[in-house]
Amino acid sequence: MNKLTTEATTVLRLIGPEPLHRQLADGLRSSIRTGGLAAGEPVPSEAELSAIHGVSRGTVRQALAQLRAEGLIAGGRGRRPVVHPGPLAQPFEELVSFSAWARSMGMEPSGRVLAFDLRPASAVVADALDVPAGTPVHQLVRLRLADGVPMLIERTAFAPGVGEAVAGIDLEHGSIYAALAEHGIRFDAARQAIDAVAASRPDAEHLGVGRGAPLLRVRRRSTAADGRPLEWSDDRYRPDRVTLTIDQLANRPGIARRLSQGGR
Amino acid sequence: MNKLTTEATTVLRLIGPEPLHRQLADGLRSSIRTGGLAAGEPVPSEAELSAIHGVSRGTVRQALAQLRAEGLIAGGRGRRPVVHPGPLAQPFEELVSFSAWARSMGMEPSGRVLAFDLRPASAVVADALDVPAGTPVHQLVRLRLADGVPMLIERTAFAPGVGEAVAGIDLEHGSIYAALAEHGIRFDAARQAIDAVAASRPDAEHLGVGRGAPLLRVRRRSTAADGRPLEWSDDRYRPDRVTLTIDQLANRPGIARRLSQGGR
DNA sequence: GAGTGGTCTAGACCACTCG
DNA sequence: GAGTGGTCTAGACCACTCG
Repeated sequence: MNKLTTEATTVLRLIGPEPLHRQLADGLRSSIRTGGLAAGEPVPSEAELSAIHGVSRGTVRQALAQLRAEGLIAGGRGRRPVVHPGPLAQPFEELVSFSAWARSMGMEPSGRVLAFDLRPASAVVADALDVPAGTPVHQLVRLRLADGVPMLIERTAFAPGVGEAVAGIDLEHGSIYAALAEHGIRFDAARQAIDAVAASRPDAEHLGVGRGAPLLRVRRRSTAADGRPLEWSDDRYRPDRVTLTIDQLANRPGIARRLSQGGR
Repeated sequence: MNKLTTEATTVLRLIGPEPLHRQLADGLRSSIRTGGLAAGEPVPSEAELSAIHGVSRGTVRQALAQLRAEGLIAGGRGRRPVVHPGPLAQPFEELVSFSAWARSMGMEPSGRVLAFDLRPASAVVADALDVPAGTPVHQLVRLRLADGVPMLIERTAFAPGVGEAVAGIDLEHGSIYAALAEHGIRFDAARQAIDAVAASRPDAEHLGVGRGAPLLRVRRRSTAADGRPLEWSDDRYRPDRVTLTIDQLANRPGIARRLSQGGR
């Protein structure tokens, strides 16, 4: 019996509607986040977890597989898995929501609305949102700041049904993502195309860089669980302020290189 | 019995040292790639796959879980899973190897070596490769072309033991990745930082863009299965030729925004 | 040699989807 | 109501790692 192990891993009360393997994964995940299980340390063995929580080994393996997929633990093959040293923290919310991201970095997010109105969808926007070209959709242009420092300019178009909900939000301070969640509108996935563009004159002025300076551009199409598009966004970052990072594992989806389509 | 299903899915000879679930996953994956299972079409049910190939349902589920993780199939919950409409093809090899990527796009890759020598590791390189600063390491600067068109400039530093193997390769035409694989050196994972930079004068000339034009920069640290660093690379793409794409799913690792570290 | 994770089986119950 | 995938159990054998 490993006393330390037993102490580091709180015995869970496995009840309620949540599947056992998810409860187990959630429990282990928070043990890792709060430091009960430190980076580099071994995770309790599958047999131990099975005995401690009174679930079968299959259930334990299901929970561990989830944590592996999230990059939180690594190892195996006769060896005990260890808590991954320096995993990338990347909750989905922090990808879609600038506000959530800035707060997670200990900064105060804000936004300066440059434009917000109902405009006919361009061909690109119409294609992304699955509406006929020319359909009036809510479109927002915002300068986003963290602790008062400009980080990016976002141009977002919202799908019908989403734009109306956005219209009621405090766009200078509130988080669109959080407000939409209250309306039951949840982001489930996003496809993003990343490249670089020169700053236009107005963008350069808002961001405080020289005209033509390189900006990191991320074009994102976010969808709901059923695949319906929710928003399309063109975000342009100051690359000296924000960098994107990705951990790519063999046989796991990651970044794909693409030939650029047409011009801009 | 579903005749179509049985035809679309070749019965596998499940033998040899490969685990059954991997053989099954490989078989289904190639059915999807070759069009035997078209996008949007339902995958045979777990019970059918189990009966057809004579394996337990657990094994079938393990294979399907892998394909799900790769983004090739989607769906579930009482519904049959379907072949994902328009999944991102992203074999790991095509991320690390420009040659493999170009060929997969139907283009002929080549490289123009601008420099290749043993040079003392800078602080950045030393940190990435886990060697003391100043250690001599093999460093390569190459212009990469597809069908003769310049796509990016790569600056790569190789870990001790890897650089020696690279020295024997035809760098103008061969694939470093493939050649290293023959030496038993396999890339397992990579961490990448993505931003944008202005083209320096020499880079601009090689790539055929104006000086100061925006380039998409990807800095990559590739590691072996045991975590040892293999290479560190700084790749700068013409963004009008190459774009990066990523599918991000909720609760799956993906892109993380980071505050930029120091200057360049 | 003891312990570990990787693999595989057989069986069970359930919520959900569909016609 | 029939079929589906989601979940869970109990048990087994193996290659691998470690001291």
